[in-house]
This record gives sequence, structure tokens and C-alpha cells, in this order.
Amino acid sequence: MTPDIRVGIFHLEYMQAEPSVDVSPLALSILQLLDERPMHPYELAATMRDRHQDEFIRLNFGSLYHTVDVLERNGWIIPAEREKEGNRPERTIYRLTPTGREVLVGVVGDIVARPRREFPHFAAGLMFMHHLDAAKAAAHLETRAGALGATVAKLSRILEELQAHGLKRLALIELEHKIAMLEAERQWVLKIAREISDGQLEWSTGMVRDIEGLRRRHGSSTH
Amino acid sequence: MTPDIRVGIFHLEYMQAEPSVDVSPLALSILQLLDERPMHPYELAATMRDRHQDEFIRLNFGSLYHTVDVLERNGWIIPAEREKEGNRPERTIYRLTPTGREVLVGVVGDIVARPRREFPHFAAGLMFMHHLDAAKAAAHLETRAGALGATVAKLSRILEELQAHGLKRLALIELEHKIAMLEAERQWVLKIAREISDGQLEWSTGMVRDIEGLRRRHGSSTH
DNA sequence: ACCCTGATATCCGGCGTCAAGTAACCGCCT
DNA sequence: AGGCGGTTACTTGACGCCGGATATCAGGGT
Repeated sequence: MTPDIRVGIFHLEYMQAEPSVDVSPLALSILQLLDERPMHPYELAATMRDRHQDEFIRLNFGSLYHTVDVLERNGWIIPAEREKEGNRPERTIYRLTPTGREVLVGVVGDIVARPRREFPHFAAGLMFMHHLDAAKAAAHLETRAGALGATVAKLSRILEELQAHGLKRLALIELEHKIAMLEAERQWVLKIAREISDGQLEWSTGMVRDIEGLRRRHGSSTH
Repeated sequence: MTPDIRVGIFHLEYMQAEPSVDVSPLALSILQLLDERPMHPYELAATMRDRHQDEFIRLNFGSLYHTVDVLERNGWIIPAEREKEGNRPERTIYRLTPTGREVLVGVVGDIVARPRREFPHFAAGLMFMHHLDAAKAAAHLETRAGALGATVAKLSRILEELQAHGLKRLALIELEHKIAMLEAERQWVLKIAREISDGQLEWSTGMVRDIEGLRRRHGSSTH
């Protein structure tokens, strides 16, 4: 639908009416860091860790180096320098290209603006919760609520600490978000646990599904 | 840490103090369906679609067949029958083994009880939001809130409809959950958008980060 | 002299995604 | 009745990404 041109390995987005982003968070982070200053991959990883970014972005060396490659192939970044220190492996320092910078901003906007379909494990778990008996289910939910609570507490502590260190709210917004979402889930879980315990949520192990009145595919891909 | 035994390709969990689940939602769903009755892979897929499970579980044929293979290798399921109809490809009907059933229940419990680390794209987006200017950011957030609202509306309609069809709450709990989470995010996004618009969330494009007072690795893997 | 940790990169196997490929079936048109 | 276009049944294969493990060297500590 969106017209785009392929020039060799380059894949230029042209007239991006639909940004059609398919840039992984990791890639985004790389772009972002290289926008600050040129670095070599290992340094990227180290920096991400220092800034706690790996709390929100899946990071490991395998995919890091791979992603860097891909970004280079796309022309978003280019090797600026290769240096060798002692007998260590030679390292390549990359820097952002102008195109890369555009992509960065575009992608950020897009990710923020449009929700994408995610598939959290918990949803799947819920879907099959009726395989447990009511008591167990309630207990498990309470366990979860506890874990959630612990994480919330911990992240809140970190948040305060960082604020005390002078970090601006804008720099910590993703932490705020995570805390809020975790807390929301916790509330919900707790509510359901209660409803199970006091019998308000009617339980029936086994086949609860199948009333064949569910037509399929009303067209649009939800969210 | 958890002692477990490997017998050939089998990997038995032994004294599962730490269930250490690594069963994908898709696998779970397969187990679940085969617990109802034996089926062949394509039928599994069809059933999942009929029940709207693919709204919560990533489903495509490639991984379906692969996952079935793996489950068979693990001994959770076994081929019960192979049949050929006309000139169609021969199909293999699988059924659940007793071990498989145990795994199913165990895994469900585990998934429900312990939160796992997820990496939603949006968090990453937020982390780099300062690359946008304030007005754009606010606008994008409002767009997102709109989309979220639409999805919530749509899912709510579906929920009511299914309830009207006589489905029990327990059978629809994952829908309830999704709606609640979406709504929570929507609220949060809206709040932040407002705070940006009225200047309450102080904006400063570019380097907001780096106060080198963030120590690394306090040990435990958060959530 | 030894060991542990950090720096730096690569490799390999598994899992997921996409899309192709073949057959049967259904309906309609003529 | 014949034929042909579309949808459904059913599986396989190629390929790319991801994550974990591993190799190598440097340097500091005991």
C-alpha cells in the first residue's frame, strides 16, 4: 500500500503516510545513543546498562551486534572508525547518519502514537485458569499480587532515589509508566482474587466455553 | 539449582520446587485443547480461531507445527492416529499424555502466579519521547489514547455480546482483563498528555539524562 | 603465579514468520 | 454437465532473528 523503493539493499520509506515501523526497541535505543555520540557496540551495551535501559529493553550481545549490522545495511548508521587497542579485538565505532536521525524521530513518534498488539503471558494464563480449582486459583492470584506489589515498591524506591539525584520527571517517565501499569494490574488481580474467594465469581471447572455463537473475524485487527 | 533429570531427549522436571516454566502460550493452548479431545494440528488452529484465542495468543501455522513437534518430543502429547482423506495430505491426530496433563495444570498455575518480565514497545517509546517537542508528544499521546479508547469500546461490545450468548464470566475473564489494562493505560496516557499540554510536566528536549548517580545491578532481577 | 572480572566480539542452534504448494469443495455461469 | 474462480483444508520449507554460550585478551588484586 505505501509505495516504497528498494535501491540495492537500501529500503527507503517514501512519502511515509504510514510509517509502518518495524524497528525494534533495541534498534531505537542504538539510534538514540549514537545520536549523542559515536560509539562501538560494546560501549552501547554498557551505556544502556548504566542508564537502566535494559529494564525496559531486551538486551543481549547476540542481538545487539546483529541489530547494529542491520542498521548499517539500512544506512541509518555507518562505521566511522576502527580502532585496535593492544591485542584486543578490533572494534568498530559507528555514528548516526542524517537519514538515521530522521528515522529515529519518526519511529519514536510512531511507537508513542499507535498501540501495538502485545501478547502478555498472563492473558494466556487467565484463559486457562479454569483448569485450576477455585481455591488454588485465588491463592495463585494473591501470590501474583504480592510479587507485583514488591516490584512496585522496589521501582518506587528507585524512582524516588533518582529524583533525589536531580533527574527530571521527563527522564523518568517510563518508570512512572511501568509503576502505574504494574499497580493497575495488581489492583485488578486482587479484585478478582477476592471475587473468587467469596464466590462472587462463579466457578465451574472444565468446559466453560463453547456456546457456538461466536462468529469469527469481524474484519479489523483489534488494536 | 533445581535438580532435574535428562533421560534421552526427555527433560523431566523433578521435585518441581521451581517450576521454571518455559512453555509458550501457544504450547499451553495446544495442551489445553488436546485435553478436551484428540485433534490434528490444523484443527487446533481452527478451534483456537473459533474461540477467539488468537486474540491473546500469537498464532501461525509455522510455529504451530513446530510447537506440536516439540511437545511430542517432550512426551507431553503423542500421535494417536494417522489418517488420510482422499488425496489430502495425511494428517496426524495427537492426544494428551498423563504427563502432559500434569504439565498443563502446573504451567497454568505458574503463569498465573508469577509475573514475568515483559517488554512492551510503548515503554521504549516513552524512554525516548524527549526527542519529540512537547506539542508533538502531547498530540501523539492523544492519538494513542483515542486508539486505545476505540479498542476498549470494541472489546466491550464483544464482551457484552458474548455474555448475552450465555458465556460465563469465568470463560471471559481474559477479555475483562484486557479491557481493564487497556483502560488503565488510556487513563495514564491521557493524564500525561494533559500534563504536557499545560506545562506541568517540564519539558527539555535533548539530554535530560545522565546524572552519574545511578549505580548498577542491585542484584535481583526485577519482576 | 594465579584467578577473577571486565572488555570485546563471534558462533551456533532453536524458534517464529512468511509464503508457497497441493487437493478438495462450493457455488455459479453458461 | 462442464468448467472455472474462490475459499477452506492441510502441511512443509526456507530464511532471519534472538538468545545463550564461548573464545580471547587485559588488568588488577592476593
